[in-house]
Amino acid sequence: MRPPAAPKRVTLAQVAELAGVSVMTASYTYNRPGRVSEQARAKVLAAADRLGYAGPDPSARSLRRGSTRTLGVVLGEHLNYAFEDPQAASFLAGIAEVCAGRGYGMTILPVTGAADDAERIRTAAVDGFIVWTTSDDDPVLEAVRAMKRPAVVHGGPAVRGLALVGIDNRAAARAAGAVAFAGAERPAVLSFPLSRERISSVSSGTDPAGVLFPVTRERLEGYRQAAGAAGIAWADVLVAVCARNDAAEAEQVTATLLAAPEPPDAVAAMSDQLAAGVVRAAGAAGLLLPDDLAVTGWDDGAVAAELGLTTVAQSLRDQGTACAYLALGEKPVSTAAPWSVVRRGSTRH
Amino acid sequence: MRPPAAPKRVTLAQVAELAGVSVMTASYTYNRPGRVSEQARAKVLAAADRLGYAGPDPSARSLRRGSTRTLGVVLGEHLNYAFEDPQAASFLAGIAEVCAGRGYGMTILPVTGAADDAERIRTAAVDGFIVWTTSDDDPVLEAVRAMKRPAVVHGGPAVRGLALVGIDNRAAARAAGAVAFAGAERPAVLSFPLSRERISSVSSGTDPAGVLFPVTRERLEGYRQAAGAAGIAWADVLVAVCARNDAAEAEQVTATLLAAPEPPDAVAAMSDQLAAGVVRAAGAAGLLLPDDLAVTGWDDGAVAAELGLTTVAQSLRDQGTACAYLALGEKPVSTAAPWSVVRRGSTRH
DNA sequence: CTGTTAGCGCATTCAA
DNA sequence: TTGAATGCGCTAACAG
Repeated sequence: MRPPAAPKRVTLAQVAELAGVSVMTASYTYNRPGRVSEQARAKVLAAADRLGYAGPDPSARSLRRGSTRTLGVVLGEHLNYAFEDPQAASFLAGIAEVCAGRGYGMTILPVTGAADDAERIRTAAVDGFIVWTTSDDDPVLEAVRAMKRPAVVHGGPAVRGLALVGIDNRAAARAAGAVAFAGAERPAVLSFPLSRERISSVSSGTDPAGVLFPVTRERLEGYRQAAGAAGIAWADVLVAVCARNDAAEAEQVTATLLAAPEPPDAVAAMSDQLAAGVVRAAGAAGLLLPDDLAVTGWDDGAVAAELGLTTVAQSLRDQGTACAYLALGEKPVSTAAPWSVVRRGSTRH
Repeated sequence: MRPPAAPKRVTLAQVAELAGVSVMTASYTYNRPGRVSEQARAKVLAAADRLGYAGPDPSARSLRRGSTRTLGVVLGEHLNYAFEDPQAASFLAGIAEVCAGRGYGMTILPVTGAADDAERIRTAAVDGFIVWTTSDDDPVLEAVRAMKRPAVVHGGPAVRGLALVGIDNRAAARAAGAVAFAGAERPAVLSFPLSRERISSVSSGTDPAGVLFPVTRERLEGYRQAAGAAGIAWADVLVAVCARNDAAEAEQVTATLLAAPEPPDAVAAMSDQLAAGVVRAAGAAGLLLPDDLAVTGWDDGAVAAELGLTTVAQSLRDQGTACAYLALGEKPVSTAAPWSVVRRGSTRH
């Protein structure tokens, strides 16, 4: 069963005929109002109104001008996660702002990991692509590149032919880790998933090189460097993986860690959400921050300020706008986004 | 400055020529692979590969077949709010699921309240529209109707010619209010904004009829009926409006209410987020739930379960899928969505 | 200010 | 299984 046909369209030609003008005058009425006399304009609009003409057909228009005036945003994994992640929300809002200002649309291209992902990219009627951070081996990246349109990846991986927008995650993790691990003896990392399978796990001495998500990998590398600089062997650092970026799961995972014989005394978390879970678990265990347990988050969202979290500040919204400019084929202010460590009471001084 | 021209497109005709076949054989290779011989297919794909042909042009295809295979989702107010609202996220995920299954795209149409909103609707290359709940007087509704495509409004307002999906907010508020206000003497309502201006305020005996957002209006009406049934005059019921659907603001507003000489002993909130703020304010004031203060939320999100909130359960995700089916021109399972009151420890028994 | 011409790239006919 | 013709609805480019 095919999709129901669109209702019989009224065409510009019909409007023009009823108005007693040429098709071009009708077209100008919609596209270059200044070039049409007041009377002609009135006649065209009256005719359009009588016929119920809703304006030029977008597809025909796109074909004719060779541009759809729409940007495509590729969101991987489950859309649930994508939309529920407050940082992704800010990012999308940044894109939407630019689109709205330019009169552009914004098409969400959900990627499920199934075989038809590439197909969905190929059939997308968009002028440019923005890819939300994904894994090194995601075939969608090649599909996007094959479209030969302006395209940008947020976060990573870096792909030849595609622009890249994001912060230096390694440097930021190194800096945040330095604060988190200062004076600690048994630091731990609360990490995003290490593989597409999103498996929760706890291990130590985790080799970052095996991680396919570049953002996660670089942050692990940064934390490792920070541990080394603090005189702590990476092999002694626990890495606990949360399948979801979710305070509840982080709380549970942290509670388990804290119940161990030698519980961690510092946790560097890859998001404020995860850090919030750590804070809650610490409270439940009767620990005092930062002396019993130091905690750092990531993103400097509203939660971080509320909880007094030391965290990595970055603006996903600004990164979204930068991506949008690149996807429009314009030069953005910069592709290396700024970041900083915001120190609050959750870490030792 | 015009948008940068798309890169010179390789056309199907060029591919066909290089492959030594007709244009139609090339077209069939992409659209009806079964109708093309293995050799012809191979020749076409080889030629496409050599030329870097990325597949049929989506705009041309849409024009030809009269369908864009894309749904438009109209999101009002600030996109920040839209994306940050977890319920909106579920709703979008529900739509995205259906779109992904059908091979459809999903275009976000941000509506800013400016004059060009209608224009953005008119130029959207979509087969159907889904409008996220808005105010009675939103001009976007008329713009959508004028497109004469399948269209559905979520939540409200009801518009002739557009389908409507949502729960019976009045009945649900009456039921939730009955539980919230049971045994209470000074009930209050924590409400969404009453006007587009999103002004925070506290008043009593607020006339629901003046509220332009149908969802908010109907909930107020339901709460009023519940108050009446509990023997409490509506004029004695405080209605506190939060500008944002945000626990932090709700906490602050509630703290103010609780500091009054005759503080409320029951609060019916229009979302779990707002209710969470109430719970926090109550905790800070040293009040015990439900005896000192009864609280109800709305949506039965993760927060509600965590906090033991009595709340109105509904599935925004299912409502999203229902909207998607309607916008595709298919009949959904139902347009009147189910709801129920989930009783937990935050209300009196 | 208005009109004529031409064709964007493709897929639905219909014929071979 | 393949191909030729046709036009989807519109607007750039150029006359008048």
